[in-house]
Amino acid sequence: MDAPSGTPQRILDIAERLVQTCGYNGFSYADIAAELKVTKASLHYHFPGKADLGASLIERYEHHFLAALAGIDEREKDARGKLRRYAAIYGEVLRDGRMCLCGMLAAEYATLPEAMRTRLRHYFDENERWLAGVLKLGRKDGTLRSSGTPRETARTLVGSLEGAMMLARSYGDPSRYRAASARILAELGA
Amino acid sequence: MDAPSGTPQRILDIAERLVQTCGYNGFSYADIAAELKVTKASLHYHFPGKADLGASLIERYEHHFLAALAGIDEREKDARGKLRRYAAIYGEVLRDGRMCLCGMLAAEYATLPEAMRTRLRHYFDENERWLAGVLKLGRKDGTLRSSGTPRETARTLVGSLEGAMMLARSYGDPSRYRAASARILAELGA
DNA sequence: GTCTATAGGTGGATAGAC
DNA sequence: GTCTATCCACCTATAGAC
Repeated sequence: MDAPSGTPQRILDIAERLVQTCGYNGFSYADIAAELKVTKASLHYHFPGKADLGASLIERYEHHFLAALAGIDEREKDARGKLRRYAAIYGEVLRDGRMCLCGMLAAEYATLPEAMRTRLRHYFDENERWLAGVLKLGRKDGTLRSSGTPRETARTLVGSLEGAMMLARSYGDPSRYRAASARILAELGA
Repeated sequence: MDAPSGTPQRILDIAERLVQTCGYNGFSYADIAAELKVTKASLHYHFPGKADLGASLIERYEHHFLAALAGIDEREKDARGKLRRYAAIYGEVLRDGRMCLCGMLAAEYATLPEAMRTRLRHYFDENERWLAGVLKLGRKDGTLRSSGTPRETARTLVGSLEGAMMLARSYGDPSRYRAASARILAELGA
C-alpha cells in the first residue's frame, strides 16, 4: 500500500495498452520507455526479456479478470444477470481502441513464446469454466437455455464475444460489440 | 492460362500463408525470399512496399472468397445449406495452423496502413452482405429464424465464426471450430 | 534502479550491374 | 526480373558506471 503503483506496475500498464491496441509483435521496449520516460535498459531490469513481460501481462490480466468475475458472483445471484455483466466487462475493454488482451494474443499465437501460450490457454480455460458454471446454474433454475453442454456452450460464447470485439474495433464502433453480445446472450435467454 | 502461377502469385501464396499463421507484423520479406529462393530485392520489384503486398493479399483473398460464395449460390439453393457451406469454407481455412487472413488482420488493425484497412472492412462488408441475403431468404421460406434484422444477425455471425477460428487455432484443435459453428448455426435453424 | 553506450541482429527499402 | 551490395532505422539485449 506504500506506492500507489510501482515502476513494474506502470510498465505493465503501458505494455498492456500497447498489446491491446498494437499486439505483442506491434510494440517495443522503446515505446514503453518513451512513454514512461526512462531508458530501455531500465525496463530490462524489471523484465529481463520481452517474453517475461508478456507472461506477466497475461498473469496480471487474468488475475484482474478473475477478481472481476468473483465480484460478479458476490453481487449478482441471477444467472442471466451474471452473463450480462460478463459481456459488459468486455464491452468496457473496448474503450480507446483496445481489444481483449488475450484475444489479441490469440491471433499472434503462432509467434508467441511457450510461456505465454500456456498462460493464454489458461486464461480462456478459466473463462470457459466460470461461464459453464453460470450456464449450469441458469439451466437448473430455468432462466437460461442452451442446446449443448454448458462447457461447449461456454466455449462457443467466449469465441463469439472475442470475435465480436475484434470486428467492432476494426470499425471503430463499440456499439457493434454491444449489439452482437446482446443478440448472442438473447439466444441463451439472457 | 500460360503460366500455372507466375512469380507474383507464388509470392502471394507464401505471404498469404505467413500472414494467416504469423500475422502481418509477424513475417518479413526475408521469410518469403528464403522460401521462394530469391532475394529480397526481387520481391520489391513485384511489390514495391510491404503495404502493396498486404493490400494485394486482401484483394486476392476476397476475390477467391467471393468466387466461393458464388459457387455456393450456384449449387445450393437451400438457405440452411448455404449457411452450412459458408461455415465449412472457414473450417477448411483452419488447416496447417492457419486462420482467416482477414480475421488475423483485424487483430492487427491499428498497425495497418490505410490502404489495407479500407480493403479489410470491405471484405467483412461483403461477408455481411452475402450472409444477410441468405438469412433473408431463409426467413422468407421459413427455414431460418433469427431475432434481429438479417443485417445485424449476419454481422454477429461473421464475428462469432472469426472468434471461433481464433480460439480453435490457439488450442491446435479445428474440431473446436466445427463444434462452435455447428452450435451457432443451430441457433439459426441451420 | 537508472543511466550511457553498445553490441549483434533484422526490418523494409534502394541503386545499379547483369 | 533477378542479382549484389548497401543504407539506415529499429529491434532485443547486455556491460558497466553512477
